[in-house]
This record gives sequence, structure tokens and C-alpha cells, in this order.
Amino acid sequence: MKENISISDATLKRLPQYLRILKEKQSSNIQCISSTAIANELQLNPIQVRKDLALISQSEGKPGVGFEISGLINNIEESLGLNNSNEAILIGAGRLGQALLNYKGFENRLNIRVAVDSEQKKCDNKKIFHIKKMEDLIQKMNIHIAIITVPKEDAQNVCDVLVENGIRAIWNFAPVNLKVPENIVLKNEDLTTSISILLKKLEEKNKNRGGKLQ
Amino acid sequence: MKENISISDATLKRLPQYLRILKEKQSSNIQCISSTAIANELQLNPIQVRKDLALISQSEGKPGVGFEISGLINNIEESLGLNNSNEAILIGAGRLGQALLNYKGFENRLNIRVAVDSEQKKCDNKKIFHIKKMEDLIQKMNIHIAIITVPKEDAQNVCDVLVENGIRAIWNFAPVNLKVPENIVLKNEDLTTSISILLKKLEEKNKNRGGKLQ
DNA sequence: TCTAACTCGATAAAAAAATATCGAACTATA
DNA sequence: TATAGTTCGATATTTTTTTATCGAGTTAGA
Repeated sequence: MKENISISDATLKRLPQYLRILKEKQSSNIQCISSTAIANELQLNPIQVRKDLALISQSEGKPGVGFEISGLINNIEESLGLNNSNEAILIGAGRLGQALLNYKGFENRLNIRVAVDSEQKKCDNKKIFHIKKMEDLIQKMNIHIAIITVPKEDAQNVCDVLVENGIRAIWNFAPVNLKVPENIVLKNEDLTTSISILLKKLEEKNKNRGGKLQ
Repeated sequence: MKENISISDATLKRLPQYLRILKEKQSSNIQCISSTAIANELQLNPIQVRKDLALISQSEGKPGVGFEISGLINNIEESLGLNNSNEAILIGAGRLGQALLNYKGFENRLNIRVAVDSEQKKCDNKKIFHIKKMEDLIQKMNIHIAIITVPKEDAQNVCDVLVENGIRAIWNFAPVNLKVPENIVLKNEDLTTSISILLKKLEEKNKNRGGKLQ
């Protein structure tokens, strides 16, 4: 893997998709795969796939054959830092928060160690702590990643406290534009934005279909 | 608004963010705002903001003053098709599905008319229908948008049936690469990909901090 | 009225991302 | 051993996106 070359956001978005496909193939006992095959699965350009892969694995592809799957998986996982166990705190255990608490898809990528809410309760077997213990928990458990699933009115306040307590990365599900210092990693999971994009694309498709030309 | 010019994905992602800020300002009784002010809120470049706005509103900005907020809101909402009431069906009423059913942030952008699940049940006051009624419901209600929140093993099957029944846009929350015909709009809300990106960025920040230089 | 501090939009430049071209390597089959 | 069909990676090109420059309009205060 080439060090010190920062991977673009666009590539970063595709890597987990490659990973998923590669694992699918691997579980079907397939050893090798070509960039063309990967590209077809994801409706991408094969050249783009090769470029992406070149960034995170040093020239592993064999002409006429393709890439060895197990090697690629290792390279991508290493590049995405899968091996590091990442411990997080979840703030807000409403429906969405509970959905995340029970989400099976993170594998060993993310470990939600503890959750807090404005009222103490239980979710399945897990205890949800009262939010007044949040700062304490972060400090004691030495956690650096936080997931915000509180109502939008409270999000910025929570965010500020998190930053004060040493949180370095925030995954925000509240529909607000959080303000954070620039050394904090912030990723917004904005459903409102997402659905807007979907609807816009649907509208454009409809126009092309000749449906609603104004 | 300029017609027939398709808006890039990058711009499309920013428009809802502008909208949010503009509404905030409006509710504070502010009439005008400059591109610089918007850019500062979102940590963007003012020129980029002006370019985006130019795409969806015809030269409304006044030098020395900025943009009239109410006009901009109208332009963005019109451009995003907010006025159309978009009716959707939700498939899979687990925790995530229920979270979406109760999500308040869609405003009038999306209306989840009906939900189905592998078992009939209730969520708050809403009835969740059995999935065997899915096709019938889609047909009778003439619905064209579907939200998939089923386990990943079932997602592709559900997807295929949806497409057969006239669904034109799919918002997929299952961690799989769904395959759809190219005339179908597909938006993946992939939490695994998202968290990977967040963790990768955190790792890079840590390196720059001098923390873990290899 | 004059000046300083903003702001805009049009055009140009730079940076980033996606795609194309092409020679060489590998496989499989006749 | 040919030959056709893949596939790779290096380099070049195109396209898209972001940022810079600059002249001109607007506001506010001296």
C-alpha cells in the first residue's frame, strides 16, 4: 500500500463496495476477479476500478487473469483500517438510535460500547445510561467516536459537549448543520438531503420519459 | 430557473443544506443573506455557493446586499420538487423501518403512505400490513417510490418484485449492491460505507496529528 | 459627496476525477 | 505452435468541479 497518498472521497466511497463484492465472490469459492467484472456489478468503469485498486494495492493484477481476491480483500481492509477496533458512544436511544445499536452490518469496523439517552432505559439486553453520565463515560472509557441521534434541537449542544470531552469523530444523524472545530471529523447522515436527491433524480427521469415535460 | 440543465450531484447535495440555513435565517426574521455568509455556515467557498445558486435562480443577488431569502427558498424548493407530494411504500418495519416511519424531518417532501413487513403488526397507530399484500398495495395506491429496510438476504428479491410492479425509485437501506434496470432510480443509504469513510478520515487526521505515523 | 467595505456575476484558471489509448502479458483452444 | 480473446498498467486526454480574478453595483459612514 502506498503511504502518504490521501485517497479521494470518491474512491473512498467505492472501496467498501468493492469489498462487499469481493467477499461475496470469495464465499462462492472464486479465487480471481477482473476489473471488468467488478465494474459490471457496480455499473462503473473498469479503468476506474483499476485506478482505485492501484491506490491501495501495489500492482497485484495479472494480465489475462485479474486480481487475486483474498489479496485485494486484505489490502482494502487494511486501507480502511478495519483491523483497528473502533469504539463509539451513541447519544440518543430513540428508534433510530436503537436501530443502530442493533445493526449487524458494522462487523468489526465499529463497536458501540455504550449508549446514553435523556431517560435511562433498556434496549434488549443493553443498558442505556442517563445522559448526565455522558461526559463521565467518555472520559473513563477513553472513547473518541460519537454517534448523534438526538432531536435536532439538542444536537448542537450535545455536539459541543462531545468536542469538549475529547471526541474526535462525530457521525451525525440529526438534520442540522453542526458546527465543529476543523480538527474534528464530522460525517452527516442526512436523510432529508438523501431523499431530496432521490426525488430530484426521479423527477429528471420522469421528464426524460416524456412524462411531465412542462 | 434554467430548464434542461441537469444539476450535478455535488450541487444537488448542497442545495438542501442551503435550504436549511435559509429557513433558519428566515425564522429569525432576516431578509437577505450573502453568499459569503452561507459559505461560512457550511464551510464552503462563497464562489461555489454563488455558482450553485445561479443554477437554480436567475441572477437574484444584489451586489453589496446579497440574496433575498424568501426568493431563494422558493427557487430551491421548486428546483428540488418540494411541491410534488411524493408517496412511498416502506418494506420492512424493523427498528430502522419504524424509525423512518416516525421521522419528522421529511416535511412535505416524502409521505410514507403504507408499510409492510414479514409479520403483520402495529407501529404506534399505523398498521403494518403483511408483505404478501405488497404488490396489491403498490398497484392500488399507484405508488412509485419504495424504501427497503429488510435484512440484506431478502433485499434483492424484494427489489425485483418492486420493479416488476412499477416502482420507479428505490431508497435502499440494506447493505447490498442491488441490481436494478437502468431506468430505475436507486439511492443506497449504506451505513457500512459511511462509517468506513468516517473511520478512514479519523485515521488520517490521527496520522497528521503525529499520533500513529507508521 | 467621497471613500471604504461589501457584494455580485462573468470569465478565466487550476485542480480533480473520469475516461480513452495502447503495448504487453496471460489463457485457452484449435 | 499459432491465434483469438482477455486483462493488466502506464500514459495521455477529456470532462467535471472547484477556485481565482476582476470590473461594477450597493451600502454606510465620515
